[in-house]
Amino acid sequence: MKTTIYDISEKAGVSIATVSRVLNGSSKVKPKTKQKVLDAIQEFGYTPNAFARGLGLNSMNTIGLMCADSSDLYLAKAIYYIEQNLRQNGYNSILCCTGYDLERKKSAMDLLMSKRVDSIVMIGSSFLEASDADNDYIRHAADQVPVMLLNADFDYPNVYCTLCDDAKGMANATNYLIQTGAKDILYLYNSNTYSNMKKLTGHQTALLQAGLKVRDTHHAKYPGQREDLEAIALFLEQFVEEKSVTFDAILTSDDTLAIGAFKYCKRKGLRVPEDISIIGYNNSLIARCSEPELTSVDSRLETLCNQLSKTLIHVLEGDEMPQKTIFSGDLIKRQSTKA
Amino acid sequence: MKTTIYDISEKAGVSIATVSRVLNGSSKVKPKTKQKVLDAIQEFGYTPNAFARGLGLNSMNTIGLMCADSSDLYLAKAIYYIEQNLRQNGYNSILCCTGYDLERKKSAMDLLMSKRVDSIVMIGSSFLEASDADNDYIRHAADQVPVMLLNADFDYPNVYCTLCDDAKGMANATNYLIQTGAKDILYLYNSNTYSNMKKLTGHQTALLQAGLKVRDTHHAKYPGQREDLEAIALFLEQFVEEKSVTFDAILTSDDTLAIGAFKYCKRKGLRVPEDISIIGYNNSLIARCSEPELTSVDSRLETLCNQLSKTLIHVLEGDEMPQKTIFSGDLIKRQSTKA
DNA sequence: ATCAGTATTGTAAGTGCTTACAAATAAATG
DNA sequence: CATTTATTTGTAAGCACTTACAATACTGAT
Repeated sequence: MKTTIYDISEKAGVSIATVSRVLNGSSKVKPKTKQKVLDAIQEFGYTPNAFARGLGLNSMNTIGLMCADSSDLYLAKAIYYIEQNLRQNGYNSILCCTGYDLERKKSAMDLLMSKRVDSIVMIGSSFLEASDADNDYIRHAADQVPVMLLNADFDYPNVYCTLCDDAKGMANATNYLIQTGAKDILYLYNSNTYSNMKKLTGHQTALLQAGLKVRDTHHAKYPGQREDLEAIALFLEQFVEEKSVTFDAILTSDDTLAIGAFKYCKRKGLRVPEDISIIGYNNSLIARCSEPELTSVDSRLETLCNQLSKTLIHVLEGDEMPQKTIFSGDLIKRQSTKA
Repeated sequence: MKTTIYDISEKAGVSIATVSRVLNGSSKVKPKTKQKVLDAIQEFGYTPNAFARGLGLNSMNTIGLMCADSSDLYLAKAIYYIEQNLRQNGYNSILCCTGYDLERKKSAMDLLMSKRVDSIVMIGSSFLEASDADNDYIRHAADQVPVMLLNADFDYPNVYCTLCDDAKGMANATNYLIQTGAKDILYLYNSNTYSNMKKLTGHQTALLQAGLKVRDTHHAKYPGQREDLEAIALFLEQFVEEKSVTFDAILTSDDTLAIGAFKYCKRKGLRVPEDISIIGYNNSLIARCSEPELTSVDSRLETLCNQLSKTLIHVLEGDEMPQKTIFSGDLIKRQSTKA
């Protein structure tokens, strides 16, 4: 049997209340008795039981983190930043990976709520379902604890959103392509998450504002795995052939897609950026791995995560905070676009 | 106040024991009463309190995951695979990021032990300290629950290691370079983790077996951030100049370092692979992003993680399992090396 | 030494759940 | 229909802590 507070109290010759007091460090304990208790704890290698603790305190300063896929470059970074911020403020994190399936999201939420987390942080826009009724699980959570959304926009009391204005980010990228001489931009994206929809809108708005047409033939939705670069290139090849589109630039909703586009160009003997300009999104590590390096929209993830964490800490401390904080993305110009 | 099992029992007109029974689904409850209880649960939106549950059951089927940096490409993948495996077997995971500092590792361990996890999984070789006494915290944990190490080798009862034979992997890479004509290999690594030491040993052994010399001038230890590709290139430039080394191949302990080496070559006008062959390690996504694509040692992470998870599940079920499982890495040949 | 006042400790009642055991109810048997 | 047996339910004692409140031990001043 594991050692408990009773073993310690017996060994130290004090009551369990006193042991609990030195454990919590709250109320005053005479230095001498404190030392006796600490010695006993040391000797037994005692670790307090968080279950019992949580029961008594009804909170353990822990935050539930939900994310679809912790191995996604972008999400992994976000987890890292947020976890770090929270820990530095005395909160522990529990991470649940949910995949992209509603049932798994719900069950992860249940799990976290059962662990009586002080808040839920939902990392990534994939948590918002197209059918609004399906978002009830978020509302249900928000009825009990503050819910923080990263890169998603959701109106409900006690839900706080921190996001990058992806529409504007993508509009900037589009404008930059147009400025540097592009006439026909092929837009490549891969899923209908909330932020991908925003990006698409931003792109189209920019096209219209520049007096260009929005053409279905120039929107390619890649259905496969994002990390399968060859498959992306292959998909593009088929798409281009099938629709017989011509274009002088490729704009993508994600850096990996852009790298896939590189592979396509290479295969077709197209030079980047002389023949085709390419812009990615997220400015992740891989944007600096390609040759030429990839121009990309930086969605300022670290800033977003820091802000989200700060907001959360304040909310937990009872401060009034804005429910929506929006940053705008930076276009990082590299060599995959013309000067 | 949150709703409890008492509220449900009252609403459904049964005792709390019955509510607990339908919650656990274990013993038989008459369908009719079961339905009444479920209705009450539904109506109140009740979520059982995991603290109380854990106290009663003294376990909640959760596994503690420790990793230094969840945003590291390689570690993030490992977390993903392991979490998935465990969840599919009915275990939840709690992730703690520890950084590379001993005190943080210890406190993460304490946290997990206080949460009474059923096992600790330590992801990555950075958990083994050079001074053996510093590994006592691992022994202490192993005295209470099984401890699983990924990519590290540690002898102690109740500690199970699943690893890739990095020495052999690096030896293969070295041999391949030699076979394809390399005479002077520059070895670039960045930290003294356990597996990095193994890799270095493997490289040196292979050199000696091929009748080549092991030269200090050809071991470069990059001290900076691994993701700062420019800094890697700069470091190499200075290193080469300072030691005035000549070489026709670069072998690195990690893909990002290899990409840094690409940048260096580009800057110096050296062609890959005509002038310089480059081999990375881990075969991560970025190995396929560079141009030419990077030859890399695949440490078979997914296999390792699956095996680790399987071993863990069996151990938890009381089966006898081998304490050490070793795989060997595959060299994935791409275009950064000569044919 | 006595007493008020304060610092320190102990007692005992929660906290929300599980489960052994007892009690009650239902089903089966002669 | 009375018994026996099986099924379903309830009672109450944990589980390992926290903390309000009561009790005790000190402190210095009289």
